[in-house]
Amino acid sequence: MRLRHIEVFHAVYSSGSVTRAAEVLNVSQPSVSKVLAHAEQQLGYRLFDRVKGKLVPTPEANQLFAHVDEVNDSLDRMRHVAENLRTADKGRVRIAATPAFGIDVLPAAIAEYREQHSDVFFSVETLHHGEICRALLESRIDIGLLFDPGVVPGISSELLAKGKFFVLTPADMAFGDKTSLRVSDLADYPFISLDRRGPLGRLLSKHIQSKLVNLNTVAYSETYQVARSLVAYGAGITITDEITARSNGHENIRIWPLDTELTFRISALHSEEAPMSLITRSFTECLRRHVLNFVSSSRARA
Amino acid sequence: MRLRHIEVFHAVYSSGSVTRAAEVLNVSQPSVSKVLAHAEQQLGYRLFDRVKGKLVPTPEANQLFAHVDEVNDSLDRMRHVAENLRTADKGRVRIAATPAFGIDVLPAAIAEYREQHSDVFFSVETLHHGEICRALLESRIDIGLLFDPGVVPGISSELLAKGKFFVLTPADMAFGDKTSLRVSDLADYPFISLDRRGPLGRLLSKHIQSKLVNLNTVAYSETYQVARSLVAYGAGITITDEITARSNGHENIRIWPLDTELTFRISALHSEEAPMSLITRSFTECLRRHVLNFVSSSRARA
DNA sequence: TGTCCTCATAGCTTGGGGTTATACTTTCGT
DNA sequence: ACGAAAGTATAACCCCAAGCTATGAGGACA
Repeated sequence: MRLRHIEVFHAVYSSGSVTRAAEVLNVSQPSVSKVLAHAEQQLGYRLFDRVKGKLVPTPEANQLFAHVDEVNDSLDRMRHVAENLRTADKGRVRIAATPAFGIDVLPAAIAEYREQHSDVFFSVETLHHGEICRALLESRIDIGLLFDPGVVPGISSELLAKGKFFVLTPADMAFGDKTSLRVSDLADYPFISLDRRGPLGRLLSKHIQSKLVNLNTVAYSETYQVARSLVAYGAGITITDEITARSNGHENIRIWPLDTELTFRISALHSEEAPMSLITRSFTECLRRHVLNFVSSSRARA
Repeated sequence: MRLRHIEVFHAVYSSGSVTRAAEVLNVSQPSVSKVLAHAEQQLGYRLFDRVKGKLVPTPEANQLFAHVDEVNDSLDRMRHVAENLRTADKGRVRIAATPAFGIDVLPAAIAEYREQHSDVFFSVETLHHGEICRALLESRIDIGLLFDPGVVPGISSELLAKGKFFVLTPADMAFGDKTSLRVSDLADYPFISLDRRGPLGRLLSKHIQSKLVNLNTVAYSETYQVARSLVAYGAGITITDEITARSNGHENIRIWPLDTELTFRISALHSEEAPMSLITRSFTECLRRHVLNFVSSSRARA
């Protein structure tokens, strides 16, 4: 089975017809017809029964497809990697971070770094956890910046800082004369919960469960900034990390320290396959300073 | 990157030279040289530096190779499946079982089945747990027969019978006037332990640990029949399943019921992808009868 | 310096996979 | 009932990727 056979079989099986497969593959219908026939001849069995002029997959085709699909997937990944290696450039740092870092930390770090290294270009995107790991494994980015990454094979993580959690409420809200809050203080208010798919969401929901507090959750958000904005618009209160809590925009938010030992980690991720360039290395250090600065200054204020 | 590029790059990278790659691929050296050059030209970067007439992989090649290797693996698997589908035959049942079943259960079942269906052919092999699952996923076999399979995606398991464990000792051994034994009775004797890689080994070692008994293990065996033979030759005593315990050969073995509620399961595995043929279906039922017969008759004797 | 090893180049052949044109079959609408 | 539409297969042609042999070119080493 040649590569072309695999591609054609995949397209025909997926689209259900030779004609549509030809459109998908951007070739003529007879070409697909011929390649498919050739594949069947080489395999020694039919992949489709020609019934009433249409194609119906044989049981063999059904079984084979699962494996052909896998091959296609791994081919796709490989081609991505090959392409990303082509456009690699030693004077460029490609970064992906969760949205929380995109507002202040990352811009500040890049701006400072470029003061000293004006010849270095940056590309930045905000992705969620899983996508950052995929992008690293495909060499699409050089650095990933996120909260509490799990261990992922092929990716090395470097702890930049630890941070604490804060409660966000509308600015005019008060809890008696308290200046810091516990989870149990929040029970009566509409609560915006971080989605359990994210690392902080998982951390927090476990913590809240362990405190046996039942919060009145009115919304889930995977993006911490969205949760913060919801607070600003009066939709409720939430708990987030320091970075999100202190970020610019929306003045009418009040930040309360959360009285708990629970901390999260901020880590820089790199691909273990790709040799780290000097620039990537030094920018990671710059990033560490800025993250620490952001976190420790908020601690000072807290 | 065409398939040929992938194959050639993989061969050159693995073998370290164009010449050896050509030998591996069974083509001429210039052909490999040209295809490799073409691949590099299409990719837009060198995969190997030509230094002193030899090839040295570039960092790009090092990164790419991991992914190319994956593609090769999935291709291999797919080709195996394609080949196994080609030689599939509705009049044949292909079975893999752990060695324990190969002595009596499987031969008895096949013999009986063939009395009624003399046109059905069988192919049998004995493999260990992981290999049976792989063979099923590649459609190399129709039925897997083994002890306590874990849950494997893509494979359905059908419980045929439950069985108990037995102690095997040399025939002339006695434990006072006891007729059944506990784990703690075995503490003083040289013990042949089932390897923890196998399902029964795991089950037993957990059980023994939970009883806080420290056995004097003198050997590990992954194959239960080997453990049984070791007992026959006087190397020690062991605990095995009923099937192995009752199998033919080595008369000078005594079988003792083990006084415990611990049971194992005997299951038939099928691929979820492959539609089960009528013959496969009916032979599985035949297998169930024989397994049950073997287990219940041994219970009756016990 | 000659021999051996390795990779690259040149020139030739083959066949897989592309094209267009066309025929065949089934379904569907008037 | 018949023509149009939709789908697949066949025929005749073209091109280039990838195979081959023969040979050149650069290092390593006795």
